[in-house]
Amino acid sequence: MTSADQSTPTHPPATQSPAAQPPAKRARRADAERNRAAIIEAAGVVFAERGGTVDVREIARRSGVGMGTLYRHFPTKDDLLATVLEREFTCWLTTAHRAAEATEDPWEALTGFFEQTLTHQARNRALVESYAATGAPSRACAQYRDAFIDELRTRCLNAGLLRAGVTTADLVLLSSSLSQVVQATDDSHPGQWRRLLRISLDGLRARNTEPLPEPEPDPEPGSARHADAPADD
Amino acid sequence: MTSADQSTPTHPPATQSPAAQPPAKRARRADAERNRAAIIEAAGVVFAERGGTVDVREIARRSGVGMGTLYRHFPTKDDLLATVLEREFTCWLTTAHRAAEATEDPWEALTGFFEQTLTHQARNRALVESYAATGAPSRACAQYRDAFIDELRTRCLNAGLLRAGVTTADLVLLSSSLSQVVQATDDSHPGQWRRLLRISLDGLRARNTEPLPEPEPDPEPGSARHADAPADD
Amino acid sequence: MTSADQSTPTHPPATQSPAAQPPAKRARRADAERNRAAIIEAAGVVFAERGGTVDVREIARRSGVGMGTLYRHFPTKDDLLATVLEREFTCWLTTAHRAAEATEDPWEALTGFFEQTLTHQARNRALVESYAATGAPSRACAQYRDAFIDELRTRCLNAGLLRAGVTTADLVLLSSSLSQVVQATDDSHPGQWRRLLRISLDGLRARNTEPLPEPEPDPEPGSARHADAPADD
Amino acid sequence: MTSADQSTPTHPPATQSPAAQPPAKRARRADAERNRAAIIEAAGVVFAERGGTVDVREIARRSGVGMGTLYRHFPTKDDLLATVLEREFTCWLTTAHRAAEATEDPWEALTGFFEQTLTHQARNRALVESYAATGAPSRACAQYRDAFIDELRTRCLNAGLLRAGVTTADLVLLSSSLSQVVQATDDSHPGQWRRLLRISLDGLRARNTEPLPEPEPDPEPGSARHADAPADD
DNA sequence: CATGAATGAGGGTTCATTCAT
DNA sequence: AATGAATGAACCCTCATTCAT
Repeated sequence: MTSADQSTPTHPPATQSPAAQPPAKRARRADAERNRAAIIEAAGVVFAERGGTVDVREIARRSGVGMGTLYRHFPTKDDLLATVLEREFTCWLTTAHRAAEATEDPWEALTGFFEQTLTHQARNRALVESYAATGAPSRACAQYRDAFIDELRTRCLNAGLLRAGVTTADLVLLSSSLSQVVQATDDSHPGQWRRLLRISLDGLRARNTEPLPEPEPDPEPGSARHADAPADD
Repeated sequence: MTSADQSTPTHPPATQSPAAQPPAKRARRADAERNRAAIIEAAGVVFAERGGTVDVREIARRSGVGMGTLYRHFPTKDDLLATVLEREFTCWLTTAHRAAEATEDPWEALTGFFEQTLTHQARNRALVESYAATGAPSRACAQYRDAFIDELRTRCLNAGLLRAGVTTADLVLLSSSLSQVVQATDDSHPGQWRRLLRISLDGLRARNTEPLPEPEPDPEPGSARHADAPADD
Repeated sequence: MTSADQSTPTHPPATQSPAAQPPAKRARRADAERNRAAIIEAAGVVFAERGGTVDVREIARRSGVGMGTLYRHFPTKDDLLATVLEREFTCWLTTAHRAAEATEDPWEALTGFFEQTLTHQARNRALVESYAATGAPSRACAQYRDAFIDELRTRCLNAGLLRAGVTTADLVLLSSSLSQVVQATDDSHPGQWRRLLRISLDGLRARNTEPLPEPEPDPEPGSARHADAPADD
Repeated sequence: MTSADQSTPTHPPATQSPAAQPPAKRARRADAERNRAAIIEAAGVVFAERGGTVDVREIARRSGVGMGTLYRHFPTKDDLLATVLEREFTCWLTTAHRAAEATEDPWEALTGFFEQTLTHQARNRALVESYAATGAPSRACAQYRDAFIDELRTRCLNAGLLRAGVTTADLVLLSSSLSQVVQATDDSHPGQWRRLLRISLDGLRARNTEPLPEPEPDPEPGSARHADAPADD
């Protein structure tokens, strides 16, 4: 990363305004908000279980609301999916971020991040689909994640623990790739992914001094589908 | 078991009588076989390009056969997909196997396997989907692959190049994981997966002496979805 | 099953004689064509009765075909509607054209055209909707109609029967306008439109010598929604 | 008149007492009346712009009231539409009536009526739709209009300017017919309808002495959808 | 009474699979 | 055996109307 802008990770948008609620205007709002929450909750479960292709009716049914209500809150199935994913993504990142900041040892923070990610996101089909398709549910999410991972990377690098030349993009890719492995195998071979994680992390250690292959220049810089590394060294 | 006919698809028909058809039965057979081949060929291309969700019509169109013919040969879209994948999987494994046997250096054989896999197979959307979903198109394929990879593993191990405790399943998982990375990123960031491959391979080197986490016992031994490690030490 | 090769080949191959089997290719085609005709027929009735907004399912039901069949023949409801309208429009125009050519007296040809149009097209809701919306079901239809009407116009003009300055567009507009009147009133007041027709036609007679108001120039020449007059006088 | 409360409570309460509402009933009433007016106003605009098929939400939005309020005042979308149309119809007729009474020349009064109608009302999509569909928004409206038009007709007739045998119904139909023409063409060919109007009016002049076709007797006297001519000779 | 969230019956369209020719 | 037309259950989404607050 260029030394100029040591961007602190963008904080996730405040999900709800926890301020006091004037009853007059909020009376209905509370009910609607409950419905909205129910939809997101149900959609989260259903999308996680069955992926992004589930019937919208299934979500409506599980939410306990009608189709119209669902479409009032989310004008499109994709909007709902995006909202759910962004939420879960952000929630997870926030947690991970806090955990990392609470961890003294840089390497432990890095491994802890992977551990938590893979433990937490493993079963979410839609989330992993989103990883595979676009790298993250949204550009903002990707940026938040990249900033956070870059933080972890820098800490490890400064502590002389991380292999030289490892980019943020490498770490992002690694986490997304392992997520898919967890998704695919944790039912039949629970925990086996931990071995792969260990192997990869050991490959990331500073004792590996061989230079990594230079990435070729991107063919279409505008259509980047995965998080770009912040152009470091 | 999904595979109905265990008969190897590598059967070369070699019908040398194109001129006269006294044996009408043979003629039909040859025609049918040609259709079947055309379907598999077209399906291979289409599935690779667009994944397992393409419209069956597209396959029929590109095969030059009607829907009925397609469904005569493959009672289900999934059957066709399985057949195609099995074929491509087998073909790829055979090539990789030969290449590995022709390579002296065990480590080079291992890395060559990964290189070849990721270069040639990872662009096949349906194949990667299958890899992610079930580990292999069929049990037989999985066994073939496991045996081959175990061979590579053993060679490296005997040569003292491979990290102690690395199982065949670990390597299988790694290849599947990297395949997905290639699939997801090679368009936008061509070649970047090579960095991840290098990192992982370095984590597999014998100089990494930390023990890998023991895999937990499988929860449901009957529903194994990914290749089991051949119970190595 | 591949073991089905016991089946007796009922036909000799004979795929090289294209002359002998006209029905081979047409056999299915005839059936499909019958279905297509049934769909057009049913759609014609339903669109005429209830306008262009009817449920596609209703058309499928009345055609005696499934939804898929309908959509195989017409990729869109609008395509079906357009086809039906174009057909009816053309059919009507052809008939009117012939009738006009068979009529000696130019004025009688003109009035006959209006009579026939209004008698024939009166009840067709979709057709009249199309008049109101775009002037004609398609550009080609409009051109055909304009050419035909221009013929009538010229004949009357040359015979000194038509008011000076009357354009083709005037006549087109008149017919479309009267169509809507018929549509709206013929149920409750059958035949009353004939009085209006007579009045309008009398206003078209050559004895009316007052000049007609000049049309303002079109605001957007590209977005003409109604047939342009062929730039006469 | 079907309109229930013709007596508009012109009470200007101007509720300036936000703290206490002693005249709760009056205040409510005034508020409700204001809402009702806002709805009618907004609906008028929206229906005119987009026709009778607009989403009710759009009307509620532009009225600044909620759906519930809208449906409290008008139990059905059609009720609202009818109310709006009746209002606009009446308003237009009143204006036209006054203008006609202020015009000395009978023929000028007649043509002025058409001019005004087509210039001002024909842009109202819902109004023209209603004109085409049922002749008028309500029986009462139709009667008012018929009476007015009959007045015009009689004046012209008495002055020897109007063609013999022209009925009120003929004139009504003519105005409806031309309204649709304006609606359909004035965007693309502004003013062209004036030519058609002139033609029709010339056909109405007394110099046309040919008798008009006798109207057939109504088939269903109970279901008359268009204004009957007031049994004029 | 006002509000606007909730409802759910359709509406247009797709596609894996079957069936008549 | 081959063909491709036919099938119809789903799918995503809209909107007139109702109802809890």
